[in-house]
Amino acid sequence: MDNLIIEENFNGKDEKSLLKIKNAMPSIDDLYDLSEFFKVFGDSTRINIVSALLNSELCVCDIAQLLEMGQSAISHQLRILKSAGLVKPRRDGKTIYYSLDDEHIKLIFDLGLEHILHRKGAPNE
Amino acid sequence: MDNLIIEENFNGKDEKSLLKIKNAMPSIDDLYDLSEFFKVFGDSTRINIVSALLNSELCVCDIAQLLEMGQSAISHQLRILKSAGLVKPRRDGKTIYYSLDDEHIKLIFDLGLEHILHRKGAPNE
DNA sequence: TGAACATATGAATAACTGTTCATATGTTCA
DNA sequence: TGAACATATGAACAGTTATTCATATGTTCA
Repeated sequence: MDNLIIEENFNGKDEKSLLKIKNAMPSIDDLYDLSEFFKVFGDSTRINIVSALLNSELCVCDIAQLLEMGQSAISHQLRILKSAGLVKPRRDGKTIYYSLDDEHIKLIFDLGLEHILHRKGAPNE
Repeated sequence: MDNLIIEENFNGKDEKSLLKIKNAMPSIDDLYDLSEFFKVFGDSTRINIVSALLNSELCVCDIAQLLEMGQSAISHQLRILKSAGLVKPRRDGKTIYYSLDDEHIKLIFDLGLEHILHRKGAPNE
């Protein structure tokens, strides 16, 4: 079809085998969304926020005080977490409390933590 | 101790409660490592590579052909994946085959995929 | 040994991202 | 209503990152 950037293979698998693998993969769009989803976890501030919210809802100023960061920075990050579907807000008067939005979140967090702690015990390189 | 950037709380939880929450959280270092770990998943190219390797090992040029990207770009990303402990290389003559390094990886990948597919079915905003 | 191939790597660049600052929005209560 | 508080938001800046290009390293085989 198109041989624009595609580099030819002399060794490695033949084109038919590669096509088979490609067809078994999730769609380009889903993989993109997946990377965007993980990207949200891939920031120190945001993972701290998620960690803080694992056991209790918290308001913005509590999170800011907990992480010793400015209110604005936390608010910006909460917006990203919210639009990614990781947290949801609940208004109570002036205060807005945030909590985790999905039970998947804790599972993924714990699995990742388990991985890095396991790796820390026996580092590879 | 230090009241440099810390913003005072009038509403929200008292300092003792916040300290309790803080003590229940993983260490700063572990959370940083965790965010760095997730950051590796948070790139479209790398998540594509991981996805391609879920069922079979592949050499660099196979991956490049599969993703229709340059060999150099793939190689750079494989280095990141390798030093994060996600993939490991196996040399066979000129060719170097990469495969997933840890059974956690597939679990985390699948859990994330499940999340975004579930979310896609019933989007929140 | 040297040609051909597979992969790795360093430098450069363009695009992206997180924090800060200033300020706006929204709520409560006297 | 207006002061005080809680949160959100836009612009700007600094730091980071992914890709490309050129080239180096390492392997095979004639």
